[in-house]
This record gives sequence, C-alpha cells and structure tokens, in this order.
Amino acid sequence: MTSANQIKKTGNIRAKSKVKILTAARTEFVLQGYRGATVQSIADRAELPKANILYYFKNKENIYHAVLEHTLEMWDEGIGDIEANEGPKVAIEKFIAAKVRMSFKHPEASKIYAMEIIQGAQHLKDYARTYQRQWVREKAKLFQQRIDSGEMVNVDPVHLIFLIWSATQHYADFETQILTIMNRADFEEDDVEQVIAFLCDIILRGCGLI
Amino acid sequence: MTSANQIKKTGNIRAKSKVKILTAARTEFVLQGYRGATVQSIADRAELPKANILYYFKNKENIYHAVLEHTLEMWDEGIGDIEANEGPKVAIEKFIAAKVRMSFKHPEASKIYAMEIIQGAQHLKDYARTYQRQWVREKAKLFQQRIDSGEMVNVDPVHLIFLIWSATQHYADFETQILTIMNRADFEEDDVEQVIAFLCDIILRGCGLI
DNA sequence: TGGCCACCTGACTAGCTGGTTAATAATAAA
DNA sequence: TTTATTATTAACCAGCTAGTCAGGTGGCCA
Repeated sequence: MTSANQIKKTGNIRAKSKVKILTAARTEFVLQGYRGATVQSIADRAELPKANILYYFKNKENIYHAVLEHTLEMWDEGIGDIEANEGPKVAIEKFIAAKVRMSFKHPEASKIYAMEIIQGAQHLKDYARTYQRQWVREKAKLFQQRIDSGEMVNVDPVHLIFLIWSATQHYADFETQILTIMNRADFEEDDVEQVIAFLCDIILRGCGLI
Repeated sequence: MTSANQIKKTGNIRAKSKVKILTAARTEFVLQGYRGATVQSIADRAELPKANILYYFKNKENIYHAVLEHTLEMWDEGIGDIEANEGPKVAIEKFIAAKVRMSFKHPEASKIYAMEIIQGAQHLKDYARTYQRQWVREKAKLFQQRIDSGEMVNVDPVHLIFLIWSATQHYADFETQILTIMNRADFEEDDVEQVIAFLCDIILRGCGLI
C-alpha cells in the first residue's frame, strides 16, 4: 500500500465532487425521471452551483450515463454467479438471496434500471442484446440439464429466471406500494431474510426441489 | 335502448376528441415520462393543435390524472374477483390468468402504473392506502383460511399476492427486455397461454396445490 | 332570420431549460 | 517566487415550456 494519501494528491477533489453529483443525480432521476430531473435540481441537491455540475460532466446526458453505468456495475458485482457444478437448489437459493439483498440495499439502482427498461431501454439496448441475453441463455442451459437429469420438475428455465427476477426486483421497485399495503414506514433487517425464506420456499417447491 | 344516435347528438365530438387525446397522452407518458411528455408532443401524436388539447383538458396534470384514472378503472375491471367459496387452486389460476392477459393486452397501462409507483406514487397515495390495502388484506385472509384448513402449504399470503403480482406484471413492464432476451420482435397469441401455464404450474406446486 | 353555444386555433407570453463564456480563485509544479 | 493547471461561478443566451386569449367557425333551435 502506497498509503491512502497518495490518492488524495491529484484528482481527489474531482473524485469527491463527482460522487456528490452522481449521488444527487441518482435521487433526482428516480424521483423525477430523466426529463424531470433538471441540472439545477441536481445542483441544489448536491449543494453546488449549476455551472460546477457542468464543469465535471459535459452535459445532462453524460450525468445520466454515468449513473446508469454505476448501476449496472453494482448489479454485476452483487449478483454473483451461478456455478455449473452447484446443484439447482443451491443455485436458486443463492440467486434469490443475492437479488433480494440487492433490492433492499440499493432500491434506487433497481428503480433507475426499471424505469429505463419500461421506457424502452433506449440508453442500454446493446447491454440487453448482448450481455444479458447471453447471461440468461447460459443459466437457462444449466437449469435445463438438471431438468433432463430428472433433478428438477420440467419448467421452462427462461421463464423461471424471469420469475425470480421479477419477484425479487419487486421489493425495490414497488417499495412504496408494499410498505403502504403492509402499513409500515420502513423495511427492517428481518424483512430481508423473511422475503428470502418465503421466495426460496415457494419457488424451490414449485421446481420440485423440496 | 334509445339508440346510439342519441349519444351522438351532444358531447360526441367531445368524447371522441378526449379519447384521441388520452390515447396519445398515454403513449407519450410511457415513452417520455410525465415531464418529458410535452403538451405539444401529445398534440402532434393526436394530430390536433396544442390549443385544442388545452381546450378539453385545463392543463397537463389533468391529462395525466385522466390517463391514470382510466388505467385504474381498466385494472379493476380486468382483474375480476376472487370468490370466497372458490378453492384456492381455482382462485390462484383465475388471478394469474387475468393479470397475465391484462399485461399482454394493455402493457402501456401497466407501465404507467409502474412508473407512478416507482417514482413514489405521488399521484395516487390515497388509492394504495385505502382501496388497495383493503383488497390485499381481504384476499390474504381467504388464503389464510385455506392454509389453516390444511388445503394449502403454509406460505405468507400477502407475499404470495406480491409474488403473483410481480411475476405477471413483469411481462408488461419489462416487455422490451424480455423480447430482447427471447430474441423476438413481438409477442404472439401462444405466448400468453404459455406464460399462464408456466406460472400456474410453478406457483400452484409451490403452494402445495398440485 | 338571428341568437346561442360548443368548438377551434394562431399568436402570444412569462418563466424555465440546458448549456456557454469569460473572469477569477485555488492549488500544484518549477 | 513564478508559472501552469485545475477548480469555481456569476452572468448570459437561444430555444422550449405550459398556459392564455381573442377572434373566429359551424350547427341547432326559435
């Protein structure tokens, strides 16, 4: 380690400001949408003058892209991976747990992603087309092998992935609705594990793995 | 019937124009969000002058409210009802089928609703607080009775409703992503029934009803 | 015929939008 | 210290925004 101070030398103000701006921007984009979030509103939230925002990011679209990119990176890290040699039960459990924890920990990231897709995914068409399609196909193939070997009931693996995806993401995206229905102000630690247990229980049984 | 002509007499132009405007507005709000959809863009899509739009709806927010209201009405109608005397298997099947058909038939309605919730449901807080909370509790109670009587495995009924809700809605909201992953241009008739069959299969088994 | 009323719309405005610029300050390098 | 780079920000602008308004048109009933 060449010490943390060396990082401070150059580009430190830059890095700090950028983080401040991106944090403010993420919130604004979630609350108001792309068009509704103004550079001024981001500036106000970041407590910086508007011109300063545009000094670090050429324009509004660049800010949005940076937010989106950061979101996808986080998703990639958080989701972990399903290993080929794991049993389908463990694989599904790990997948559900990772996605639920992500949803509760970073609901804003999930929300931005969801809004982007709902509106037609104009900013990340290529991402879905290449990376994501391949990811789903790969994992679907692993599930199919377990079905063929009789370890799992015959369910469409692609739709199974969609099911897990939607059920887990729901707790982030529809946070507001769920809290209202459950008559709660906020989620608590217990809720996360309870949701994981519920989803694992019902989906594993649905796949004939319990 | 006093004949369809009588309806034509007055308020017919009004009704026709309003439908045209709301249809255009719904599309614009989905594609661009509330702020991104401009009165001008709605006017262009409806092929009417902007001032004409504002003749029928006082302002932009009124247009949005009308679109939202129409969406909720459609949801209410389409979702049907779960009867108390039905078995849980039939109830779940009917619920899944209704929601999936809605998702494929009116994805725009689902998308607008989803965006509204994601952004904090500022335009329909009361709706969720009163009507929806009650609906979920009522249905949850019915499921709980079936669990208590041993007809169903012990799963949290409220989360079960969330699961069905999210899994079905997903096909509308994430349409773009799903089509890309499945490498398709559009959904077909068969897809609807296939999704219904998949979801019923896995969820009913998950509830110990198969 | 003439009066009434729903319908229509071009032209306008005040305020906000993203983005630029140019002048200044702070910091680092020599 | 001097110089070069980076950071900061007030002032500005062209274009777009929602919404207004005044002056129409056309159909219907007395």
